[in-house]
Amino acid sequence: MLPSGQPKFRRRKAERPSEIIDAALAVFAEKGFAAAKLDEIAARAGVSKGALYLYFATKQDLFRAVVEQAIAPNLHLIRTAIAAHPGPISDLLRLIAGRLAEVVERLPVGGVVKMVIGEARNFPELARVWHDELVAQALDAMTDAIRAAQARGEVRPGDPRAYAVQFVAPMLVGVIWRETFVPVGARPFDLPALMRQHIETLLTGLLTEEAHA
Amino acid sequence: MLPSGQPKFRRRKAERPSEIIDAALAVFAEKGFAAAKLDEIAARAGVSKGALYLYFATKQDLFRAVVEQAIAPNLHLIRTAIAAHPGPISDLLRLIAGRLAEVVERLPVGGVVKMVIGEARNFPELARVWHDELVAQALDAMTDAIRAAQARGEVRPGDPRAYAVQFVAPMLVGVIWRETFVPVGARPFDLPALMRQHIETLLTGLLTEEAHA
Amino acid sequence: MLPSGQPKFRRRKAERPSEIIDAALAVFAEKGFAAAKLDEIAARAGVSKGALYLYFATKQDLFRAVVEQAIAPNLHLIRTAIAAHPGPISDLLRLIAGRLAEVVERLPVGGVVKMVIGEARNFPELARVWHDELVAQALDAMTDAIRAAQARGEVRPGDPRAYAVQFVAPMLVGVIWRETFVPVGARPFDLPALMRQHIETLLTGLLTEEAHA
Amino acid sequence: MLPSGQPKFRRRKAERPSEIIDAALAVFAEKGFAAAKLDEIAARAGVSKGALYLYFATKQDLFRAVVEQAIAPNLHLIRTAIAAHPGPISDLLRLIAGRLAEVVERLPVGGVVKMVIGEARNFPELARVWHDELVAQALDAMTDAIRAAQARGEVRPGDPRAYAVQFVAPMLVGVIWRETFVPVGARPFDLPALMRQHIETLLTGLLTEEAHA
DNA sequence: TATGAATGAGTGTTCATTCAT
DNA sequence: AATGAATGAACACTCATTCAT
Repeated sequence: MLPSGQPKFRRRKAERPSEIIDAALAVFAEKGFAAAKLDEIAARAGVSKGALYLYFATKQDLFRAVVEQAIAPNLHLIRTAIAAHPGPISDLLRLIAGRLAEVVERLPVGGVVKMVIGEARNFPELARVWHDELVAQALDAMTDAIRAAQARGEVRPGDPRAYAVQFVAPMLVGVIWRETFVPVGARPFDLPALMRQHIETLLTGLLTEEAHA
Repeated sequence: MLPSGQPKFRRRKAERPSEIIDAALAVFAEKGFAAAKLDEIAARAGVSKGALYLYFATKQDLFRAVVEQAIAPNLHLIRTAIAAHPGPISDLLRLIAGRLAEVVERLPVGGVVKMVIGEARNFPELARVWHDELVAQALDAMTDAIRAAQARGEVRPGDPRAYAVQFVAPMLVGVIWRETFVPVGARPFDLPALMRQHIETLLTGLLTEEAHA
Repeated sequence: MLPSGQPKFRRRKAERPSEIIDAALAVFAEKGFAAAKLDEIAARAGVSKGALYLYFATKQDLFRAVVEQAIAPNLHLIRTAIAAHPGPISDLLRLIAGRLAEVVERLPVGGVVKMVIGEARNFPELARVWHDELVAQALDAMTDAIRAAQARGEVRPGDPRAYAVQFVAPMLVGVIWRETFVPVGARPFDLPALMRQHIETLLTGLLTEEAHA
Repeated sequence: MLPSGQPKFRRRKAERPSEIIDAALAVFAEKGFAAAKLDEIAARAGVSKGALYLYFATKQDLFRAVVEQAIAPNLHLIRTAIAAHPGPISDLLRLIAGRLAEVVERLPVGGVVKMVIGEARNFPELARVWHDELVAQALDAMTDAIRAAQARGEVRPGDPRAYAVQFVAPMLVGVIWRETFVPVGARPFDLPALMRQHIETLLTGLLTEEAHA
């Protein structure tokens, strides 16, 4: 309590939107869209409720901004993965698995995943954006890589798109587990370890005899 | 105001609660807890809004009833699966996979899964019930079966709990995909086929040389 | 404070809308649309704020209902006035003037007039409805009657529509005066007397014989 | 951040208040007090919202300034009209009618009238100021002139105050008509012509010689 | 002076819950 | 048991007002 006190206002036009989006992500992820209160988002962002409306016209707009921004960093991940070289498929899968494990430890993926799953019916445009710009692209890229490997004789016959899902599913389930059941006492998974074991299991089953040699 | 009036068929009150729960499941699954309106639930159940309160004290209670009831049929599935152990693990996994695929085609699993994932933070007791009474039991049963198979030399070394997750993950992801992205135009998966391919891939990688013979 | 107390609710579906409209008319007339609070309207109607929404979807809808209902009784007045023509114009004008004076003493015309004038720019549809269904019809009917009287040689040459306005203007101004300045201490007008004098003046002129000479 | 910057022309501060008042008049007249937004007033005045508070302490103060300023030019009109007496009353009335028609074509009288009528209940002091300093004075002056004319035998017996109202009412109604109904498609009145016809009618009467007989 | 980002009390609207019928 | 009109607390959003710059 210095005699001067802190200023009641801070003028920070540039930083505010992302501060608000971060706070909103946290609250939306925790509560879902409808149950999230703007009061709480504002409080967490350290601004007044009215200030939210300087940057986002409605609660829905704010939600859209949150979900759309959450795509950005991941897009990078995909592009690098897509660019991922001609080498043997086993290397590629190990590489991607490692990347995924990292991302998942570092970013609030869980919250975003829950938001998208939970609000897809209420915000179909968002589900569409996520599918078209992120999920489908990632899945297609994986599928292409696997199909190419099949053509090279590295991977056994089978639906390559299904193989791609088999590949990422445990990571996704691990994240959901962490978000859903760990907070109520469930034993957590060591996601990187889970993914390592999964890759090796999958490779053993996925690869042809020659590819193993 | 004729004394007779139309001959109103009143359903027996015994059926009302489950009719309401069914309607509520549909709405909660579609909208999430907070965005679900009692008006809509009542309308779908064919009763007045006030009537809901004859059977459920609050919206939360109704939600609890919905989530808890959704456990019941699945519990049966698990118990039979648990009881199925003696033979080789490959048979067990194929059996369970088939059962899962059936259930998933027949029951509104997707909606329930979304509800549990989406509202876990808002209703921790529900997440706990689901974990303790259903998910953890299923996972433990699977883990035990795999561990036993390892002891018998059928399954390669590795974390059996992780193996269990690897096993079910694609089915779960397939269901989520169906709920989330198919409505906005995504290409659906043939879940039984996905699960069949997954089992075979996994078994090839999971089993020891001897078990393959 | 009888031990039983009054019932908290009253079920009066049929009466409510008009009770609410009456209360709303009072408040809108006094404050204007924007400054009128639904809380106050509800309180004056003896219902809760929420109850308003059982009958009117929005504040604007309620306002529309108020303004539109205010047309109904006046429409009757016009129709009879229109039907009244055959005799000499002087009789017709005296008749209508008497009717107007009555209406203006009995109904909350002033509030309605203020509402329509004050909110015409904010609610053009309402201004249009009022014009098309009430004001223009009345003015046209008067104009026709005067034109017919001119054809019969009863009325001097001149724009009959202007004559019609000259005829009703003092009544309107008198009402506005009553609403606007009397509450702050202005000397009121005796509207019937004003109208009687006006009619006679209009019919015979202001000036004395000598003044004309 | 060059030291020079653009050569900004700053208007002298002395002009600001009246610029703001003009803008405010436009917005208040169009929307009414409550529906008028300071944002819009500031924008029309070409200043920031904050700048309004350098000149007016509150929105109400600004409104007061607007309504009070609107009195000034009219006061002049009255004084000259009052000074105009000696000749025959017919000349006086024709003179004043011409002045009124001019004023009404040139100044935003309509908006002011609407403001005063619409907000009289919300701002009684303003209604009082308008009454005491403008309307009552004008009416009294007219009344006195008419009474004097009666004493001179120029005007028939009757309530001179009522005669005064009869005199100005069509002009007022014409202005209100222009503000209220013309924007939604009503046929406008030619106000000077209306007033000319009105004066002559009032002076000589509506009826023909024969009709009187 | 002047700005405009920031505030927060206030209002329209929603909806879970109650209760007279 | 069943209804649905009515309630009122809660929330999204607005806007007059403030203040750091």
